[in-house]
Amino acid sequence: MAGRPREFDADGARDIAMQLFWSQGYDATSLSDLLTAMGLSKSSFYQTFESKLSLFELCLERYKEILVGAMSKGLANAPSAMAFINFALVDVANDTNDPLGRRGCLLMNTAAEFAQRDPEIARCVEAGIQATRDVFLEAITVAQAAGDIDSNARTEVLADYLVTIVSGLKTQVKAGASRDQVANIAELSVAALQRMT
Amino acid sequence: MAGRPREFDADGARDIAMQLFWSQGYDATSLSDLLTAMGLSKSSFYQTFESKLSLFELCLERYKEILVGAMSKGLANAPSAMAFINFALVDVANDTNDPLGRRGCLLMNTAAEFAQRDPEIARCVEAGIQATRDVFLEAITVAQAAGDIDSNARTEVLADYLVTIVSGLKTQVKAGASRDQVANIAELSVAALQRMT
DNA sequence: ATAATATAGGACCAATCAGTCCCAATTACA
DNA sequence: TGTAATTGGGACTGATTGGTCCTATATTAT
Repeated sequence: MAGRPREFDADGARDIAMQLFWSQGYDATSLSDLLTAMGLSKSSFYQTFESKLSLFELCLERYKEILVGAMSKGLANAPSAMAFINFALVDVANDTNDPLGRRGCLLMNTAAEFAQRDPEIARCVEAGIQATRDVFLEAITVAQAAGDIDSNARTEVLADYLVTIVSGLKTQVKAGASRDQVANIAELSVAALQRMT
Repeated sequence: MAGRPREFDADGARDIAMQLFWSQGYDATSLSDLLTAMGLSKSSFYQTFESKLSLFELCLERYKEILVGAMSKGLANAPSAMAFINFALVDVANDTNDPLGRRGCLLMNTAAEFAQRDPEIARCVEAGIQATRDVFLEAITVAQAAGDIDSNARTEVLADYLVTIVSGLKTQVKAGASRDQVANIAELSVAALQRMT
């Protein structure tokens, strides 16, 4: 029935593309860049991924999957929900170490570069952010139950607040903020969270 | 001595370019877009602005000037420093109304799109963010003196916190957050500020 | 053997990009 | 009347863009 099987790992190739898009953005990543990095001929590329744009959508989905997966796992393994929240924010300071960290978040980058032009992409970005928000939402719920955060505070708004902080911190990193600066802001934001009513 | 005088307003043309760059980003704004919007021939454009990139730098400087000017004026005219801070954050919710508001902040957009590639641009963006931070710094100092914010809190970190919040809020707006969402986060962030030590 | 698919590579496409150069006409000052 | 500068417009450049098509070869299952 079937012919010659695919010789390369499509998921692996997609992940390489994701890294490129993440580092350079969609427009700034040329087809030629992609082919070189993925190690594919034009034939294989178009046969498997259809177009640059549809590959990008795959990458966005994959990024979301990885990000939300890591967050969920982090929450599950953390000593407490509050510890997870604290880590999620303070850990952004580590992004200042290497250029790879300075890339920011693919979802936010895409929102900035792209979301206005393409409704399909916008929808995907929105869903991704929503998904990360949901992890924070659960963390806050647990932290409230544990007494680390005031139970009277509106859980949804707190979750949005955390997304805002993380996104703001990532932007600061991109804009050149120092490690200490980012760490201080993160710690202050967490401390504030514990005083909210 | 001199020849034929320039017929167009160079500053006005630059401001039009700034709006375009702001809406579309640097790469996505073609020379053709610029010429049409600015109403210039290629001759006049290159004679006056040298290149697309140097025009962009002019636009960044101008944007910074307008932004910092508006903030300083807002602080000076506000009933209190705390009122200014509150307005600066809550007002971001108004950006959700029209597509023009959804453009975010040119400095942050540039940091996301560009800062990694061009050190000259990166320097300019950094200086711009620093300048807005300085306005917040002064506002916080005054608010601390007025007793609206705890005097024991580290003023610099609080200023960085405000920059982070605003930048995060703007990103949320770009990513599709609703007016109420943004307003709620802003109010919560301000409330947090008043509880910090 | 045959059908079906994948492979690499290259030719080719129309469009776009930023930028340069030249032109003839225009408008100022000396 | 120089001369100096700006004007719009078009020709043109070399490079790059994403994408299609074709060829020849290779690999699988039936």
